[in-house]
Amino acid sequence: MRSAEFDKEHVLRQAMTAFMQYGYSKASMQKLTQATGLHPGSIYCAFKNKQGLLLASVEQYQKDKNDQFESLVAEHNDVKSALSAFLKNITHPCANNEATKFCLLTRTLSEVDGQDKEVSKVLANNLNAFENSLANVLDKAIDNGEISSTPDAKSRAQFLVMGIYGIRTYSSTSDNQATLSRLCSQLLDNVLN
Amino acid sequence: MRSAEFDKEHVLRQAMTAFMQYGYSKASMQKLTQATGLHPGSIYCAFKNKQGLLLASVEQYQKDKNDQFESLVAEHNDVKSALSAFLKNITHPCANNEATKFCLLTRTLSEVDGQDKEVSKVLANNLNAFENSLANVLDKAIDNGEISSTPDAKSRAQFLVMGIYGIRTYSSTSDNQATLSRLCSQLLDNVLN
DNA sequence: ATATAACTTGAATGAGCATTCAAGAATGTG
DNA sequence: CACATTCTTGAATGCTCATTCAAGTTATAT
Repeated sequence: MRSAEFDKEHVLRQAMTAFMQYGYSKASMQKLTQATGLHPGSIYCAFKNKQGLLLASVEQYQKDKNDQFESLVAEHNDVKSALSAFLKNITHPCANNEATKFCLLTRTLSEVDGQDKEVSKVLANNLNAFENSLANVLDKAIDNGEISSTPDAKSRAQFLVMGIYGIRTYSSTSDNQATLSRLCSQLLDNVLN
Repeated sequence: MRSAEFDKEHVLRQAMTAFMQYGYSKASMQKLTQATGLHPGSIYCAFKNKQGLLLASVEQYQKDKNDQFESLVAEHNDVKSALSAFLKNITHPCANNEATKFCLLTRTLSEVDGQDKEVSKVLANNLNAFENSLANVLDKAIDNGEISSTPDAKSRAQFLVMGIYGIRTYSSTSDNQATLSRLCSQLLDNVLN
């Protein structure tokens, strides 16, 4: 036996950045080989094809984002400040027009929706799973008495997710920092009241 | 002189549907020739290239959407019911998974953002122009006394637009009619309070 | 040390793409 | 009716793309 020479997590993080930056179809295999440092053959051996590399990248992305979110929640005492920090983490790259300003899940979903049912399904599942994480945190806040039990955590989470999607799209039309901040706090007020 | 044989508006509406359905890059010239009934040469003669056809389609799209919105406002006595009907018009194709569920402007922007600056600019300008139309309507509601003057019309319009973007993306992850309706009314409540 | 299995390499392949253009058809004018 | 102008046609062009694969390279076990 001989083990692969590359660090899978590292490769997937490079690949996900390329997918976020260029979009799925515009992230050509040439760009992906440059980004990952892997040759085409190695990518096809390890991930079967370009779609396989995407799916593996999505899995890593979801894991990374979940870890980030968990530690953000752990760092803050109340849900309001945790979510506020979370929203700031999202808008900061948007306002500064960084390569990571795009969400890998929504950007790819917007691209393949209505065409690649399999990938669409995976992406929607991942997004729904994150909505559930948000709902869990909101549920704890309800138990704590930090927020009221109506609307319920699920409805609140849905509205929050909708707002996040909206803010991300909005930032593509205007990267005005102040506007994005105001949208965030108005959103958060609405979710937590 | 000999005039062109095709109806430009009709052709543009067919083209915009193809762009909405497949996305800009996946709407191949082959698909566009089928959709429009025009031969490649005619498209290149009339619109210079594929990007030209997109830009012309975007112009037509904006015009059509504006006309629809104006008549919707004219049909309703108060802003609340006008905007409610407007949101219903948006979510209906989403919940029924129709080809027109996508917004040509946001879908294309998500695709070309960070790559084609020229097209991005045009799309962002069109989206901002529509936000202004919404702000104008809200301003009239403030003058009428239907809603309060704080927050101002512009802030309200921004939040509304953010919500529309969000609902559209949300519908790609779940086409549950009830959820989309609830998101719409919660959004509208927040915009008009 | 040698064999063998596994990984790496990157040029080659063929499909699909946007775009062009020269030949043909139709229109309006004198 | 004939000419000039403009529009239409669709095959041809050259490019980029995802994918393959046979040759080369390395690690491990005996």
